[in-house]
Amino acid sequence: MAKFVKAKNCSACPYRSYSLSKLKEKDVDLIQNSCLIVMFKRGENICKQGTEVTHALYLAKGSVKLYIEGKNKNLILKIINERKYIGLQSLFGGGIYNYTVTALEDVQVCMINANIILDLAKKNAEYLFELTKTLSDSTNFVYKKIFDINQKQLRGRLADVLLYFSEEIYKNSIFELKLNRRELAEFSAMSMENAVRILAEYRKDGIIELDGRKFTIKQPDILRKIGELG
Amino acid sequence: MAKFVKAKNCSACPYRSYSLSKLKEKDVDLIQNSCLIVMFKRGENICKQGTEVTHALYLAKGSVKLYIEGKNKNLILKIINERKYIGLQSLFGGGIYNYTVTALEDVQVCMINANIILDLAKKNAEYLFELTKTLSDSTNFVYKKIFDINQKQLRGRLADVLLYFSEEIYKNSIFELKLNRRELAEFSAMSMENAVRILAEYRKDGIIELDGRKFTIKQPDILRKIGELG
DNA sequence: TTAAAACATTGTTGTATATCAATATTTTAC
DNA sequence: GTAAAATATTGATATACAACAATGTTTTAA
Repeated sequence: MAKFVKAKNCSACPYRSYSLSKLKEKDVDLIQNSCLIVMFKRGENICKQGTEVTHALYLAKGSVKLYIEGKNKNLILKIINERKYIGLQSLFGGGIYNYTVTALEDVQVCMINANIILDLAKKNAEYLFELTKTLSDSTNFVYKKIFDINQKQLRGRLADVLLYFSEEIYKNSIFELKLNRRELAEFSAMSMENAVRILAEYRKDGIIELDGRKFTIKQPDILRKIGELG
Repeated sequence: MAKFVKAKNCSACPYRSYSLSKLKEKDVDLIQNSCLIVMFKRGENICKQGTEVTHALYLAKGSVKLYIEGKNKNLILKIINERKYIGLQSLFGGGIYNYTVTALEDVQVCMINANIILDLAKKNAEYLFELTKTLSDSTNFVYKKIFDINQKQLRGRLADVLLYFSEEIYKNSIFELKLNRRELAEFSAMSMENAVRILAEYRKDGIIELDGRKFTIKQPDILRKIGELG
């Protein structure tokens, strides 16, 4: 298991959640007292599909993938970046994770006893409202994903994913992807071979440049067109 | 547009939401004063993909389909039954519907000004907690759906859908489906022709009996096996 | 009551995509 | 620094599925 330390000063933490601003000092202390900061290395599981939800998981630092494990292939639903809660719908919903979350690099995760967060949420509407907003946004994102999978074909899906990384995640036309080819494929809902093949097509057509995991988006408008056409 | 009447007595309404029990009387009155009960006929849209969220939508009576509209085909994500909110993630999230909701039969929908619900939610944690729970359950359901679409093939998906209707919705091995063949296909993420074909297979194999929209599940265990194998 | 429209069914064909296979390249570990 | 393992790439093959087409059946409407 990964290393961990006790949280010392959540209020002053540079990675603290915005939602903490909605809590009174004593409630932040309540969280802090229960909070363990756990360090995970790339590839380590932060939570596992099929297991019980015992803690609220807050990603303080780093990025992780949230994916559904299947028999032969996985489907990455989203990449979660620092200063975001992981899997609020499992905390408020079922009680069993129906997905696995794995570190894409070395990350710090704050683990807080689930009941402490749930109790605070039941008492503090402003705090819960913040959490519900992010939960809703996340649900909307997944709806969009489902749409893409169902309506678009390979080229359109991959184009969308590349634009997503460039514009939403790295906010740069040049970026060093944290995913390997298999993960990029699992995020685009296709086989790894086809992801590689289509990347090669885009490179030959001068739409992107490639150097391992370093991507350069040369013609975002063409990608956008491909994504729109499906 | 559909007929509507003003709400008269939400507290005593047989179709009232459980979440109302978390509100004070004056807050129920607030909702009631803003609430219009709108009657939709089968096929009428209750909300439309791409439009702005102006009201909270509560399905008092009847059942509706929530689906993503694509260029050529639609994907029904879920069937919502009476006494459930419709699309809370749009209320708390984006502000634009990224799906359309259409009546499957004659339905009654309570429309309440979005800000009234949002303001109540910001002030009343217990109330919001109820809403967040149902929102989370709904998100989990959609996650399961995405998994099915991505991992299973036609026969497995249709088997799952038939079991879902039998066991979750109608709670009976005999049921009269509210969906036509096209809608059944759109809920199972396949073409209408293939849905019909596979139904015929299942009928020939004695797994189900069919008479128009009247379904009889003869061998649920076989369906379960097919669903598990994919 | 009949025409028209919507819905349902079955067979055929084409294609997008996964899978298999072989090889190349990079990373890891001792 | 080399072997081994993981990752990436490219080509060939197989197939699940959508799309097309033709016909039958039920519902709607005048």
